[in-house]
Amino acid sequence: MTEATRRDRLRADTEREIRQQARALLVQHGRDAVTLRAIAREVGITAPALYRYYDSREDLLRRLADDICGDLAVELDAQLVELPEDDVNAQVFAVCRGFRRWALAHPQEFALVFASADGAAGPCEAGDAVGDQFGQVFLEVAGRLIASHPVPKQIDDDVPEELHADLIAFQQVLVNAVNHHGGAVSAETLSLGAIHHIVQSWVRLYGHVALEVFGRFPFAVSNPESLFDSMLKEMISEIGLED
Amino acid sequence: MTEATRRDRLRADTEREIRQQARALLVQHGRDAVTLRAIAREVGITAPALYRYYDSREDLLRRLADDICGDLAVELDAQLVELPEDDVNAQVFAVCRGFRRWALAHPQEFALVFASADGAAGPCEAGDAVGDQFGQVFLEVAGRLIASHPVPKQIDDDVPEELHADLIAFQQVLVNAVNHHGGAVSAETLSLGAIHHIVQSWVRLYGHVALEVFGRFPFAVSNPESLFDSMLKEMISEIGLED
DNA sequence: TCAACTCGGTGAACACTGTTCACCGAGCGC
DNA sequence: GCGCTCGGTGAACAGTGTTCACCGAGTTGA
Repeated sequence: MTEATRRDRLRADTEREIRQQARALLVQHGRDAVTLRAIAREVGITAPALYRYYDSREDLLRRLADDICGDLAVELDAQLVELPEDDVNAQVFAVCRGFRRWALAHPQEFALVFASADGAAGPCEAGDAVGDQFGQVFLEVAGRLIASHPVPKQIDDDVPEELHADLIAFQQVLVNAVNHHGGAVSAETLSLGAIHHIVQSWVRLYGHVALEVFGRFPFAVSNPESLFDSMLKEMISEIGLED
Repeated sequence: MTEATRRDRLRADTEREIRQQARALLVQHGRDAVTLRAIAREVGITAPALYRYYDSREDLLRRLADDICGDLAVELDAQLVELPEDDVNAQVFAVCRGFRRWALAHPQEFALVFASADGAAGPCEAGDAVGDQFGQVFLEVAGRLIASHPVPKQIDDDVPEELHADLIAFQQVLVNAVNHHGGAVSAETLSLGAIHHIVQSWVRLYGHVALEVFGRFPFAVSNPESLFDSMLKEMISEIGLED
């Protein structure tokens, strides 16, 4: 089965350990501490050897960010499968709360993935700019939410013309995300107004989490969880989900 | 008048030029390019001399961030004074649009000030965590908005009990900010529900701007300005400002 | 006025960084 | 078994933040 040669296995092992140690350094001492020599020291090799695996430190950090996205997706997915399939409300809460909890527990990783200006997988790669795997989980829940809870057509009127093209593109992304995970939604069930609401929800979710992680609220928030939950409640009720 | 000794003036000049050159390096080549030797080279001195002005590179960057906040505040203020005093709606638009425009034009500075995980002036310094001066402008407009447009008491009910203490504290900050700039508001006119809305607005404003600067929208936004404006419109109408 | 002192600036040094290079030797395909 | 691939090495280079002893101009007090 493992048709890989011995050398291939060793290489895979080493690569895994490199990322693992790099991750540990990031978590414990921040981005600047993720230094080639430090990684090499932990792995038990020398710094130049790392260039057999990555083009540069920047390349290593980029792939590390992908790993982090993947793990976040796995974590959120794990919380998701324990919930009743049809309780979309609970699913939304779980993903949003899980995202916040993860960000607060891993601020360095959050900063690397969601607040790096280098535009690694930036706006150029249109599809799912935030790193494949995490995007999938998030999009899937969002898509399922709307599919299972068709919103009144009326709110489509609020969506300005100039956004229609973009939102239709995003609509397709959502449909693909849901279908990819076994669901079955057609584009028609996802009204433009609803999609607009999803985007707005991402703005608010991200905004709150980033502000909390970076400590940039305009006053001392002694109870951020309440603030977050009240925002979530408002978000969800705006979409018209509370039944 | 200038009671300062000759040496003091020279020192002030040098310090100004240090920050100026550091700023130029940040803008043109990013945070990592703001290196002590590079700054020193531009200024015409040697790197160790910088330690006569700053404790460390980190200290320099922190004060640079303060400068940036100040300049942003000045810029927003300049746009503000050209507007009719009583047109709060236009003022809100101006500040929000100005903030976005500034962030897009100065992504490196935005990242340094609003997305650094080091928590420089972080949650510890309660009052105005985001750097004195910019906070002032933002808070002032926000406070004036609410003061001039008292919102119905009813929405207070939506604010969960656990947040009351925090919001009351923020209420005081807002009142101070407005009064500091010549306005006159009492705490009573600023209902808790309204304050909650202000916080939510900051979450959305920051969320959109950061997502756009960092390219972390879940799809390619070809017309981000429209998206931003539609969010602004929704935000403002929620507060009940559109007359 | 002159000595004493403060303080901005210097060059050398230290330990570190990312990165490149020639080289070596084990694993591999033929 | 020959030759090649490829992971790993140590040395080297330019550059980093930071510390240190030192110097000399500016300031201050007697």
